[in-house]
Amino acid sequence: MFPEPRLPQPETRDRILDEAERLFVEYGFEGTSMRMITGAANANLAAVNYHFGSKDALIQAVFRRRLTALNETRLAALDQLEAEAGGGLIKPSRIVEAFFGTALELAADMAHGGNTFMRLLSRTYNEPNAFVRQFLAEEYAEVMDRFLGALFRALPGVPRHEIMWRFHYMLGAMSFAIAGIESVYAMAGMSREAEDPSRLLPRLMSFLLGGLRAPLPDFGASGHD
Amino acid sequence: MFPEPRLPQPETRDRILDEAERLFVEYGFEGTSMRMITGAANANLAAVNYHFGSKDALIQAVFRRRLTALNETRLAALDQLEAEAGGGLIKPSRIVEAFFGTALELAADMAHGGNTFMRLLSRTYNEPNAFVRQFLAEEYAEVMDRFLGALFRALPGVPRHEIMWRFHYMLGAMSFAIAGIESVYAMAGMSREAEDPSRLLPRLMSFLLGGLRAPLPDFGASGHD
DNA sequence: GTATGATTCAAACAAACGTTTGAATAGAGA
DNA sequence: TCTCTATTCAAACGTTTGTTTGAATCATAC
Repeated sequence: MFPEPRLPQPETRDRILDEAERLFVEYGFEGTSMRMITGAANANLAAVNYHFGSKDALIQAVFRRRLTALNETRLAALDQLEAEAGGGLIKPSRIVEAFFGTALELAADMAHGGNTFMRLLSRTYNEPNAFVRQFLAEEYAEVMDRFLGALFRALPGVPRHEIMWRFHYMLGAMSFAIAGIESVYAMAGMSREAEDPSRLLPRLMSFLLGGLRAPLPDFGASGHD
Repeated sequence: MFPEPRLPQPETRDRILDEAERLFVEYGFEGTSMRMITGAANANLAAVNYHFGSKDALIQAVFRRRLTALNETRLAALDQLEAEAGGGLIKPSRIVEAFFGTALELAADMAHGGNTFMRLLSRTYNEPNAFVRQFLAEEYAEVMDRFLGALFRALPGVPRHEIMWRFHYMLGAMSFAIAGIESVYAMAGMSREAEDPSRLLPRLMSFLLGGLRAPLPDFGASGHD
């Protein structure tokens, strides 16, 4: 395929990844052209195809660079929870915290691009592009499997359907929390003051746990599941 | 600008709107070309520019066709709530229901494209395209102002910051609820069985209210706002 | 120095994009 | 029948897209 560099590669590859990440957040995948990326990275237009092969491969590389580590951290946190419980019940709030806490920690990192990446990741859950959707589903498969399974075991009386939906809702709330509040609110009341990132986690977490603990919905008469 | 038709226009214009709406959901704005739209609508390539002026104007028309009515319904529901209360306190759950209930009713309409439109609208909250963002913010300005104001009055002890954030989280949960659950879950456990749309509302609502009523977060020492 | 392989570069590629044009068609009013 | 206006149509417009090419440049190994 590509010859592997014998020395710790020049920084071109990383500059491209950084700028692509930043531009993808601002303009989306299709709204960001190769020329915008290579221009911002002070690289030649052909550099992306040389280092990554194609634009799609670059998108994958942007995600893999940080998503793999994030999901490994999540799995490690869950491993520890289960080890501490030693077969006993785990508090659902701990599981939720293991999943969303790690993500929000990364989102709070303004210095090394963690915040930029999490904004990108949050917007991408609902990405229409079929290629990106499938790639993300594969990257998430194991983590989803493990965390949903843990929640099922931690909430033995609750229908799995309901747990999955509520986890899905929590993902949506987190996605919007990270994307920020300026999107639709043209209100004067909402100042543009920089939010303290350390407040993001406790604020979101209390909402998530409130939703998770809410009484199950009453569907009326019927009752399958 | 454009000469107004003297007769109840031929259906071309509406066919274009329908197909554009459907394709925008599936492929996004930039991923949907004029040729895809006019091809699906059995219209000539120039028809979009003739009837709407430009692709951007078509996007606006797709939203305006249904969003205006939705937001008017929301405002009417809030009007009625406030009239019934007659200056007294309104239960926050009623306000939340007035906002999200109307949206989920439209999302439950599978026959006349309401579901398609709500899926599109949900994905568009986080749209990177600057033009679409600003258009949506303007369309939402009044509704946000009214509903947030109502919530402020209904929750006099709660900091406005927190209310806005929780409303934002609720928007995220609704967005994901409407987008569906198949996005990231490659799990075998989640069957593809058609969900009963009537269950969507009570399921989401109990989650939203649980989150809204959750105890306020504890930020530790400091305490501005 | 000379050879070797990795990287950069300017230039060009075909394909797809949104938009415009001017003629053809249709239908209603006089 | 003739006229006028709304709509449709095929064709082309100029840009921009992602990708490819082949030579130039650079750094290391011998």
